[in-house]
Amino acid sequence: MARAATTSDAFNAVAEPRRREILSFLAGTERPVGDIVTALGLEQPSVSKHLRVLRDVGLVRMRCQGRQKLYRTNAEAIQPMHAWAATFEKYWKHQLNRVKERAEAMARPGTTVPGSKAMNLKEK
Amino acid sequence: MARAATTSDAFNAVAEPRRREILSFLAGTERPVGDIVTALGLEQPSVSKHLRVLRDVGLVRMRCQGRQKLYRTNAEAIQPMHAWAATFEKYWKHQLNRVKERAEAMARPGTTVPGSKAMNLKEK
DNA sequence: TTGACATATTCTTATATGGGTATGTATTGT
DNA sequence: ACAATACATACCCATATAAGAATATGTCAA
Repeated sequence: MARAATTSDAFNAVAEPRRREILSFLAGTERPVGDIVTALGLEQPSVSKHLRVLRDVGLVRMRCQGRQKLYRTNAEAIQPMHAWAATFEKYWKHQLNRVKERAEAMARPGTTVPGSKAMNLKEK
Repeated sequence: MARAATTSDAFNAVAEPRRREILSFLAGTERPVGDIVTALGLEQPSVSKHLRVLRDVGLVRMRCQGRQKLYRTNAEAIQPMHAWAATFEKYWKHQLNRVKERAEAMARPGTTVPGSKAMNLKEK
């Protein structure tokens, strides 16, 4: 089996750096395709294809205005990714606290730092 | 050019659902490969390969203990994704507020709801 | 050393991708 | 009607998978 389609979900769609750039560029505004082309310096067909993927997973919305199409990001579609990543927030905060505590202990001579030297670090 | 390597960054590594499952399973703990295999019901070589990718991008750490290798997630490597997604937080909150405000206006008869009917909605 | 157990690596293969180029389609201006 | 503009799509191609099977590496135990 090959890799999952880029259109299978937001995670796959956003894996491509250019698509993240497009989303960031469109954040909070609405722009025609041409603006994206000049802003990101990509070929127009390339931008259209990326927009197609983003549209398929609901990360952008499109509206026709005369001969141009206005795109904007649908921020709500990004929320699940944010939520998933937030699941790990407490752990990286733990890690940062450990680093911080150790640094403070280092500055307090005569104190044994847990996890240093030959201590058996089992991480809780 | 083909799709970026899964090992190119956290975004690409995490695009694969199984790898997200592995990270979630390992969140906050440390487990040998065998545990992941039985927990997720995957083939052992498959798990090893996914772990290789996760390790290459720093999403998991490994430690040898006898004949087994203990893996744990390195939550800090997920933080950039969280930060990127957080960039859009204000926008999806805006959207939710708009929905909420409109709902409240509906419950308040005699009030014109912006964006409804023939109003020219330019979304600011 | 031999065997059992725990992981990792190396094939193979079907499939999807992203860039580039060319072309199609709808809309506007003259 | 015709030309120009703004996008979208079609096609080609080099490349990167991910799963499965087979095999290799490494460690412990008798």
